[in-house]
Amino acid sequence: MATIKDVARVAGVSVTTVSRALNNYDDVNVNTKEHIVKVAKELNYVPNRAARNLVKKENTTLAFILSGLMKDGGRDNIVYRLLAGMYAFAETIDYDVALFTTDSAHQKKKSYVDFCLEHNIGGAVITGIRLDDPYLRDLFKSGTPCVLVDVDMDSDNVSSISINNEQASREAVQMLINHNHRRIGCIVGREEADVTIKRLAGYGMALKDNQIPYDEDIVVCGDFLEDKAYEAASQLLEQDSDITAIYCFSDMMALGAIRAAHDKGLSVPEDISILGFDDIPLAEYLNPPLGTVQQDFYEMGYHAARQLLRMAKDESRGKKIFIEHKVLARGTVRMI
Amino acid sequence: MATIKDVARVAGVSVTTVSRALNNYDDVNVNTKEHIVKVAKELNYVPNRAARNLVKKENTTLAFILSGLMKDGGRDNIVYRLLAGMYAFAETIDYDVALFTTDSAHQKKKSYVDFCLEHNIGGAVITGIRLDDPYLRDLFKSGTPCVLVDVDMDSDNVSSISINNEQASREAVQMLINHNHRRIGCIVGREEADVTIKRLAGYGMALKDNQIPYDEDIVVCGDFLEDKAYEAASQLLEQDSDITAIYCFSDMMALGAIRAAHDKGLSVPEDISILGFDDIPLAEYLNPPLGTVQQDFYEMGYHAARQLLRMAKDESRGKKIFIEHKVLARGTVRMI
DNA sequence: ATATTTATCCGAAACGTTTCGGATAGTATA
DNA sequence: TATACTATCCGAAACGTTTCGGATAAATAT
Repeated sequence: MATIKDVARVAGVSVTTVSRALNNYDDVNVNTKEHIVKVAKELNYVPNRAARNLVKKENTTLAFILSGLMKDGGRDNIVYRLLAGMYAFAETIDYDVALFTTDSAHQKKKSYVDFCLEHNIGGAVITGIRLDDPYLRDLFKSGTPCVLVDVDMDSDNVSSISINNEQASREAVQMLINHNHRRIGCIVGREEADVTIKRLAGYGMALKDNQIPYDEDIVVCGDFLEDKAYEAASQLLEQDSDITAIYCFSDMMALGAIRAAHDKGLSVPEDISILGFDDIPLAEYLNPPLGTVQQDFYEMGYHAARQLLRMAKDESRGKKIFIEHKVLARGTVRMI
Repeated sequence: MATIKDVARVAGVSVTTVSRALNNYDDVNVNTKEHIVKVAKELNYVPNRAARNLVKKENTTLAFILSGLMKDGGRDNIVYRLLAGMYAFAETIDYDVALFTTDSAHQKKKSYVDFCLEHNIGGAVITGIRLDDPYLRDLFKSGTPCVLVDVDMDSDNVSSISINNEQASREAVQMLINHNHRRIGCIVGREEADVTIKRLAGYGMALKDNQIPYDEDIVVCGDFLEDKAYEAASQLLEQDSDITAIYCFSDMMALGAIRAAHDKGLSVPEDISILGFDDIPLAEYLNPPLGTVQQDFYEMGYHAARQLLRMAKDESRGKKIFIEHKVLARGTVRMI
């Protein structure tokens, strides 16, 4: 493993000059530079990142902090797409991305704050962490640039990224109303989740836009879980036969709702329309394909990483970033 | 950001003693140790990983090298599960895992060999890389412990991990035969892929086991791509009306085959049985649920990482590791 | 009493970079 | 000719750890 010293020795120059040549400083003669580059190539020299990161203050690693990789078995693909997008950006600037999950089975000694300090992290994309998590404030205070996914918040060194959930939800429900649905059941996500609040607000606004009264009896909680949504939908279909559509705050919950409908002998969309949220890969393969609100998580990850870099370079302070969404009726939403 | 020097100063001992205390060496008095630990906690001290990795030879980072994160949009979830498993193991020993993809759109200057050198990688799990990739030999030669996913190979410092593809394929086809299928179309993956060769061998063996002649006319290539498989299946259904089942070497291809059947006005499994491979999350949500060969990619990732560590510690040399599989008929395979 | 072990600590070097503050020699300016 | 500038190079310190090879003093063995 060739080091910079080896290159210097073989090239007959100082370590300093090698470093400056390889980092494109302009105070090294073009001929010596060429020579150094040639020698470096011959020796298969690649600079050691640990050493580099040690001496430079700004580190070239971004953290992706999340609650757990295997939550839901990753079936919804959301975390994956966030990661892919984040990595795609990091790659363009030769940064690394380091994963950190908080929900390890074996009680973890380290918090993600320690993780960031230990790795001298340049910035962190955070998802699936509760806003009241005690460590979160510590992380914010540490000055590490942060981007929160799907949680509304902006202070000086923390940004947030998401679609405009309120608006998207409003459009989604309006779409159902345009299909002549009037009594629309709603299965919401975890109560405290920011997106739940936003989407519920959008649901309410769309109803109001169309002079449809809000009925809390047909708004139930599914906790973003398929099985919980199955229960919720079963209850909904049981108690209220006027419901013609069920709007779920996630596709995974929509899957539960569809199963509930089938188990009640109802067919989708003939007897009941179902609308999901997220557009997970599964959605379009379902038969009929699942109507949903499409979110581009890859894009979110990409822009989250980009924002991190900007904040690290002081080119931007914390801000809210919105990504485009799209309402798709597909096959599970029917005109009545 | 407190360093070890700060701790030493505050605790009134030398840097050496702090280091040895915190790393549980036994030549430091229990009282001083307690004191040091207390001071370290007070100062929120966490050791800097770059510095540590710099001085220790064995590095605490494992690489996950793959062709691309967004190939197929990651719909099949395979890469994700491998990563999750790998991370799960790495986490238990406080290792990091670093991603590296080879298919970046913008021509990448760095090879994964350089990546490993640069990061002083302790070992690499490799998937989706062609065995004839020129860099691969360089990586092997570099002495970095490697585990190849789904590629049969073992030399001294490279292991491989997979299910027993030949055996699994044989069982899968036997299952179809047990369902009284005799003329079984086969859509294989990329020709050079090791798993294609293995699964095709298994297909042949099962036929032979049951005195069914092998007919190359009903074995076509789908390149592991849904659309390519759609074409292949269409052709198969067109040219040979005796086929009662189509066996695909991946679930994504099975999706294409199902679509082809539907477009031909055939229903699954009444008119044609379809069997996939992998058990992607989608499979069980399909209607009817897709018969397939289940592979536990999470487990693969986990054991791959574990093997990496063993090789790094010289507790094991390169070897072949097999993971359990399971043949699932589910709804798309019908008894005739 | 002397010699040897043991428990506990520390100084300094090393890991592989980057970078600050010059140093040198040649060139242009006054 | 003396001065200032420019281009090119380099020595040494610094980043935050770990670890080798002692050093000291107390305890034990001879």
